Amino acid sequence: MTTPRRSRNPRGEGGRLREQILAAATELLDAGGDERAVTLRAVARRIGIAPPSIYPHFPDQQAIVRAVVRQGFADLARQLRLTAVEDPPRHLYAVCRTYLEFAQRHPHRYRAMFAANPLGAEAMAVLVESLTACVASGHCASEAPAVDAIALWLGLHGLAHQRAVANSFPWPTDITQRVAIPLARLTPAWRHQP
Amino acid sequence: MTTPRRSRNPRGEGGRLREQILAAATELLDAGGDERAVTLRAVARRIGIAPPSIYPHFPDQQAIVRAVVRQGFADLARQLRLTAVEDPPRHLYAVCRTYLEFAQRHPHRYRAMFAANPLGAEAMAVLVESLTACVASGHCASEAPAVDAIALWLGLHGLAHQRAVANSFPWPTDITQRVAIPLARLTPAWRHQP
DNA sequence: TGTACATCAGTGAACGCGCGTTCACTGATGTAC
DNA sequence: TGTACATCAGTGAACGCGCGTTCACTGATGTAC
Repeated sequence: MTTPRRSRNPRGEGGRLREQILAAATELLDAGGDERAVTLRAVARRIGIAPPSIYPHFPDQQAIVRAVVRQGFADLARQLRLTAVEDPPRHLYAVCRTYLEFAQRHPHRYRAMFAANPLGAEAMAVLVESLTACVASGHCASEAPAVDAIALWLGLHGLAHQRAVANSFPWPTDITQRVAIPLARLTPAWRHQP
Repeated sequence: MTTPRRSRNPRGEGGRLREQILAAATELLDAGGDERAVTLRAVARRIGIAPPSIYPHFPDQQAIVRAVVRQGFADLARQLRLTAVEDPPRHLYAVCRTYLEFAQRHPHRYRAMFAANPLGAEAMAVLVESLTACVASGHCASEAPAVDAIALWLGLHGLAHQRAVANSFPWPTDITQRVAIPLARLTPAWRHQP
């Protein structure tokens, strides 16, 4: 119950508080594990402001969670885009691993993101493009990459979601391959590459 | 605000109330869509009893949700077991459809079930056995059915969960096949069966 | 150069709400003697 | 056959809690004249 010390933002930069609110909400979600943990009052407490101070920045509590989720989707898409691997099937596999790593690094955020939304269009586009490149290079048997990308994503999502939710499950060590390779319809030849 | 009419259970059959509580909680979950909707007071209201009347039957609110979830897993396993198809690959595919139908019929219950638990052992056993039969009949290329059953389940779960959560997604019409067939490693021959 | 004023970035107290949980109780029904 | 008693299946009022939201406000900082 120590009095929180926080100097107010300088004039014209009140918008900074918005970022602090978003950051605090993200931390609460990541730590508390539950969307219920992200209450207006908890966010205010964590920053050291009075609860009503949030209203100039967000209309209500749900808007905060929505903003956290939106930022999560943007982060995920950016990370998938960052994958810098030349060889098409390796690129695809690296994208899959990045996706799963994102979910494992932020399990609660991942759960909150997909609690009401499907994968965003930008992230899906990365999968479709990568799969299409695999088809072009002869490593993938897909006749409809846009559709198979959805199937692949569903497999990744099933794994990511269950890991985020029940980490005590005895996952096979090669579960990523078992899910990603068949769904991506990668040809066996790829397995024997270096 | 009409006074609820409910005659008390006859002597020795107070246990009936437990079933009513479970049923009411299930209805609230299915209707309200949210685990938060299953409050002690909401359950009591729906049955027409006083809130404290729940305590002889459940130690707290979470115990009610846990019981609903446990019953959900039992129902799912029973339905998967009921699949009566001879031909192994058709049996496997029918099991997958039954799984997805369960999730579509009770989306909120499905979400609550898998919000903290992986698939139960009984249901998983149905998948493993069916996959093993496919291997034996030469329709499946799996070298480790117990592991591939997990991969198959993850694909089904990814689809079931996303459908339960965001039903506006433009699912390809053949998404079930796109997910189930590659993950089950069914050989293409099956596709040309009648 | 001084000063009145507007604006900005918040504060503090209070509200009503539904919740889980407690406590002492009630009134019908069966049972022992 | 009657009656005192135990048991069962609940009830009703109350508690403290944290929550979202409202309202009128404060005090520093910039700006117009």
